[in-house]
Amino acid sequence: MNLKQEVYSVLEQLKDYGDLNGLLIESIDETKGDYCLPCFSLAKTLRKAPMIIADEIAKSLNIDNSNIEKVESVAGYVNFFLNKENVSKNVLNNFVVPKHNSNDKVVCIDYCSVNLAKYMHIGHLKNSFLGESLARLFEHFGYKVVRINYIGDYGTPYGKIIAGLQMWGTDEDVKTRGIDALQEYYVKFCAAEADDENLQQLARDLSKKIEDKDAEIYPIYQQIIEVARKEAERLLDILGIHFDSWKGEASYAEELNDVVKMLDEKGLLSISEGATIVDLSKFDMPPCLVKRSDGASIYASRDIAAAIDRYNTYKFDKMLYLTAVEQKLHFAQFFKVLELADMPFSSSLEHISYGRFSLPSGKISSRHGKQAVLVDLIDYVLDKAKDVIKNRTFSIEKPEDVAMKVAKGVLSFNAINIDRNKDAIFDIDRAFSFEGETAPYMQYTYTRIMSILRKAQGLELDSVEPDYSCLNQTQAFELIKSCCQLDNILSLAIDKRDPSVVLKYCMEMCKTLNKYYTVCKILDDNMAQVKAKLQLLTLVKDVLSTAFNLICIETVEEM
RNA sequence: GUGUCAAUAGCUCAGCUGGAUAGAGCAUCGCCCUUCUAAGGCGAGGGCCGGGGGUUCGAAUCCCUCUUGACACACCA
Repeated sequence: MNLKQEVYSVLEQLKDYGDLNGLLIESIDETKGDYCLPCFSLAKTLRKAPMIIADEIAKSLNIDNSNIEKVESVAGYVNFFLNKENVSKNVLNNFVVPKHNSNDKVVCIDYCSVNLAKYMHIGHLKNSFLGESLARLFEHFGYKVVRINYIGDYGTPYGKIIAGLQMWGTDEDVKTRGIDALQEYYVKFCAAEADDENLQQLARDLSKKIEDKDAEIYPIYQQIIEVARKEAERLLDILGIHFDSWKGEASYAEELNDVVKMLDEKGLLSISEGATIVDLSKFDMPPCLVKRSDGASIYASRDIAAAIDRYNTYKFDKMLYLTAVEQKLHFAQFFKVLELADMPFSSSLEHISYGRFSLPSGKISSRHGKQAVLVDLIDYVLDKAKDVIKNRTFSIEKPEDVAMKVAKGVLSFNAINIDRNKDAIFDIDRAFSFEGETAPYMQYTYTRIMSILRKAQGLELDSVEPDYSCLNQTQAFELIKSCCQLDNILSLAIDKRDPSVVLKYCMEMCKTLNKYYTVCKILDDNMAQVKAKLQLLTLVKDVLSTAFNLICIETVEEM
């Protein structure tokens, strides 16, 4: 039920005021009604004072809609008051959480982009949850979503790891310590090569051997990739994120010549400073490099190859790339190149960028040194959740389960929480707090609903006629209105490509609920009212569980 | 230097497709568990919404300009 539309429907009878559509806004507080129409912009065309216009509108309106109780004119505003009881009754009997039918459109989302040569870190946390949440939002609206983890499995880092492995490591060590062993070789080698040209050359030679699929080196590379990928999959599995494709950069190595050839045939290429480029000066952009001066490939050509491949494979209607903001120009460039090459899908490509996390210096201690490594973040927050649960005053059936769900919620919350575009400070103490506006707060609110619903199970309410008048109470009606907003909020989130919209919506609802409990007892002696209140809680529960899921926060029955 | 994004309470952030008195959480101080989960609720203090212009009946919100910061600007991705 669209409540704003109800008010519009009443306004439609006004013919002399022009199009009032779009002027209607939500009232600032309940004393000013639920919606209001500011009349100031009408003053000029009507040559009348806003107050007079508001008076006239309020008087002339014939309210023939049972959802609207009254209309008032105050200081140039026409305030509309909903009939709370009727609206509550309508909403609770008719509103269902919307499920959209399949729309036969395919959206590819390229996110996470784990670099297998490095530990996953705080940046991946943001990327992965933002991407996953967007994926779920698109699915909610009926799209077929293809989740793509375009892994970094190409380039000199692997030469360095192999060099390190050969110098200091053993196969046995890799087998037992896995990713930790590989990272150790990498870090140690990077330090060693800093002022050693021989070692730098060694790393280059080894990467070349990987590219040439050298009989001795290539299997080692494959083994390294296997180990690193398993670890990435393990961590993403913990977070509840699963990909349809793990096709990485390396898999496009052979198609690069075709890409360059295609661009050449379209007459787009030129040579500059020895490198092969597409000149984009007409579009106020620096040139897009498709081949280095030494003839080697570069990321732009790999991205072009990948885009073409994905279109051929999935016939996508949209292809979204999620990366940190510093790659903005790169995406603008290769999108433009694909447009100039007349690729039919070029206008379906979209880069979604996000601001970076910065760390308060020295705050994050880690067994991996001074970076916010994902494994450590997961361990840390999980331990903390277990600790809090241990100290609860009542017993919880599956404490491990709950701790895990709380931990995941905290991680997702921190990834999605802040406006996508903003740089944000990741302070572990603040981020992993379980009090105030946090994911545990939201989950806690949900458990309180469940607790009440469980308690209400024994009540005989089947023959009871619900009394909706008790929902006139401020917070109760606020909840009714919020539930109606769900689809608008989800649409806004998907339009802005920003799940934080959903998160804020959930938070507001949770705050209202927590207030509601303290001012109004749900299970009292008036069964007619209890029935109405339980209907409200059930609806809120459904709305929250839908919205939570879309922002990767799991619901819990008790905590 | 050019471009992009940002600047709101002590801290971290909402609000930004213009509307009635600028919000929240944290921190500080003071209350509330014999009452459906205190991971909760209530209250207090705390603001030239970076500066300056402009548009408008009305600007934190739109435009211009300056300052500060982050990022990008050819062989890393």
